Amino acid sequence: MNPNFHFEITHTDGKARTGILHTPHGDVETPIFMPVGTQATVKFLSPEELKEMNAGIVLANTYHLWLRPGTDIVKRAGGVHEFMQYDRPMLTDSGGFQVFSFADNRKITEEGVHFRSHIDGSPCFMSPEISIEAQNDIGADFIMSFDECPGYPSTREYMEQSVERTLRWAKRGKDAHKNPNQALFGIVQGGEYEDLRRHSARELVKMGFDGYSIGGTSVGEDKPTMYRMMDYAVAELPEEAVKYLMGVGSKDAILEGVARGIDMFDCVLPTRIARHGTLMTSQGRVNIKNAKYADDFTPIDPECDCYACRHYTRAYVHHLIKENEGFGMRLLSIHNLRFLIHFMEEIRSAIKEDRFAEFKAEEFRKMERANIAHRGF
RNA sequence: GGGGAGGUAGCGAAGUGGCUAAACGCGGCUGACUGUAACUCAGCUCUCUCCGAGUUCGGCAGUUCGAAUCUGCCCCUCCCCA
Repeated sequence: MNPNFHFEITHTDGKARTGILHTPHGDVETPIFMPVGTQATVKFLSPEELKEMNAGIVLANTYHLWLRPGTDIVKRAGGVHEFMQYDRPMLTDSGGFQVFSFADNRKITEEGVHFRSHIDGSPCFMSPEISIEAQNDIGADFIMSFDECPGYPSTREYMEQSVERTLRWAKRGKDAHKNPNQALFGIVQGGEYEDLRRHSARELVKMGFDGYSIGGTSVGEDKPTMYRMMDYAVAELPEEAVKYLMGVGSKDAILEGVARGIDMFDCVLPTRIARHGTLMTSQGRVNIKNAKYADDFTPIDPECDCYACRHYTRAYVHHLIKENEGFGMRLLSIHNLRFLIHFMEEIRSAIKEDRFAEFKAEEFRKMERANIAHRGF
């Protein structure tokens, strides 16, 4: 186990729990939602803005930084924290998800993945060792095993061999990991197959990681299936281990995750839909581009305390987004992230007060009323 | 006054006898987005009693089986020279 990293569970309420992640860049409370900053920046936002919204861990992506500017540059800059001037904890994804999203032009072998750069089409090769070494150079507090994230649905035969390969890759990555200041997570795969999920989790636990991620969710499956995937994985993971549900950022899935003992969530959803003009609000989803907001001089979300809601009207943001102004994307990104971060604060309070089940039920009722229950955000 | 160019759907702009309600772009409207190839993508955008029909391509009158496309006249715009 890593001496520079410690997960402390502070309170439990059923399977839901609050905790503190102690890292070389300070402590953060869990359950936590982590904004995604793929290219060492949360698109349109400054580190100051992230801090003001009470962001904790921020993600960056190994694949992207490896291609540009090159992980050697990040290393020479003094690591990603110094490079992007964010002094709170960070996490890098391994590039495994890109293996999934580049499905059209990649070739998976035992050694690793051959694919073409999305920038210039040049041939690239990523392996567990290369990914871990790159992540060591980037220097985030949390790093991920290089995994394959199969799409949904995948045949059982495919998933069986994929899970085995990802387990072998996890072992190779663990052996390659050299930086004691970085917590390395194993990633549970296995699709919707219970025995494969359980097997994947069990084998990772045997290898012993600093934390465990649940991958292969939100890749096309329906919600009940996603929740079953969580159930299968969590069933084989130690109670005390920190658990991370990768790529999930809708309210319903976060609530279901927390209810199962998940501690960490990340998602591009709030920032992406913000750039595209959609707001998550206490009243449900708002597409600010709609003509009806052109003369709506009320706050973005009357119940929100974010910078955008404190200062600007829907009419103004409507105008900015219609005009494709960066400031509009920034304001909406600030709002959506703060909305989810605040949501996590409420979840933590509910857990600490032993009323998470009621909180969760009420949140689902609210989603029903806002007519977003079918989507979850 | 002389010479030249041109008027196509909200705007710009293709089309120069049938396959054209009319390419494409913009604008407009709506939707999507879950470990970010995503300031992206998709649909709709003449009218209606809208799974079928009706009116269109400056105007009017013609030629033709058939015209936004050809002919005549008229109206309007822009450019150059006086």
